Amino acid sequence: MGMTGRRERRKLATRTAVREAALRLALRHGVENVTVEQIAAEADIALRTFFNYFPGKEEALVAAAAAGAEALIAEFRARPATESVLGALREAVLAVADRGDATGRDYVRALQLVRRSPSLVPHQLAVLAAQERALAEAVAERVGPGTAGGIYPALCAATALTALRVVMDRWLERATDPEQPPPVDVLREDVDQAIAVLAGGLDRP
Amino acid sequence: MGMTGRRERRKLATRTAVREAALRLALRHGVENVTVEQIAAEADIALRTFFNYFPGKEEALVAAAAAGAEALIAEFRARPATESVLGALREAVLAVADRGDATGRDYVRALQLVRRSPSLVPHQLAVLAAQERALAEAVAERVGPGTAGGIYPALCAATALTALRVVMDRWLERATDPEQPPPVDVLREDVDQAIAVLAGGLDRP
DNA sequence: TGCATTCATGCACAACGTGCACGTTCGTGG
DNA sequence: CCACGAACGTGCACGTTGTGCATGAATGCA
Repeated sequence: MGMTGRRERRKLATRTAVREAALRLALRHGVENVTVEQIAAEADIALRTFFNYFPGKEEALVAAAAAGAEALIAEFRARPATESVLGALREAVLAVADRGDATGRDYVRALQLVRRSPSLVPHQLAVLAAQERALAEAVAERVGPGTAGGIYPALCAATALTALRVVMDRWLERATDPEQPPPVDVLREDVDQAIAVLAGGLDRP
Repeated sequence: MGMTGRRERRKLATRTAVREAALRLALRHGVENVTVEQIAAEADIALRTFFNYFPGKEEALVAAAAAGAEALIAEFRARPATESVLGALREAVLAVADRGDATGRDYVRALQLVRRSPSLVPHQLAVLAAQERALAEAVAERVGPGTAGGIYPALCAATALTALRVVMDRWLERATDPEQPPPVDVLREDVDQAIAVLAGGLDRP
């Protein structure tokens, strides 16, 4: 399956090269002013080859966000079973946002790019929707098989990721310098506040 | 502003004609096998004119869903202030789904179409994101100005619409006949269950 | 080394989307 | 009533997007 041949490594390298090239060009010139041909040239591949890796420009741009979301779910799965669902989610979020990893940095950069270009919002949300199923599965495993056919896993995964999106959006909105994101402490505060609302009951008289 | 001249009426009529033509053709031949040219022909307008009404094929298709979402928010605003936030939302959902209106029927039809064609998901979610802001504003008005800058209105609107999406998805999944949606009673049951989870607290040990 | 698979690329083509110009229709004030 | 300006529908040209097909090269395997 995940064999580490030369081919697999080259493919993965090309894929990340395309992703980074797209992100770099979009941040410099704006999403609308970048063509697929430019991205292909920056990544040093043929125009036709680009479409072997991504269905379109937007997908390449939100690929970084997708990688971040996958990392988030992996962290969530790794949390001990003693933590509650929302508690584990809290730690997973902060762990991904905190690490100075290249994945984490490009994750935040991609989210900033999406914020500034509304045409990317749909694709960003599509990525989130795709991750909902994976998170729902992880939640079902965590709370036990009793809730397999129930609505809770899907509902919890969907609402939690949505809440996370709202929180991240507010977090990036606070940025004074559009280049640098606000400190992680602010994010922790908002995450805790949102989780408190969800855990305490969403309804209001 | 909303003057009812002949021009305005003709524009609106053409717009709905295009929307219905697109929905009809997509339901019959599949989304991927329908071109903008065919839609324009079905609606009896020039190809160029189509783009004066919609930016693309997908937007025309999800326009029905957008109309349904707007109707939902209008119903929510019309609910008496004595009801709680989630309670008012429950009544609004059932009111829209229940009425045999052409708007309601095309709403459900459009959602079914989106379910079967993943390429529409991003555009459907874009519509949802646009309605989030409107619903957040309505929620802020309902719970009072005290929570204006807080996270609650945005969080509540986003999670509520997401939960509604999950519920509607499960509802349409239950359809034995892919043409006819399940009865509204089943929807009511799922809506109540989802609202109970959100109101009682989302966390689980 | 020989063979099959996979990949990158070029080419052709359909479809998408937009700017521009032109004629027509509608609303409005004289 | 009618003349004028604004909005609209349409055709045309052009750049961009995305895909199917053929081909040669690189790769992994026996």
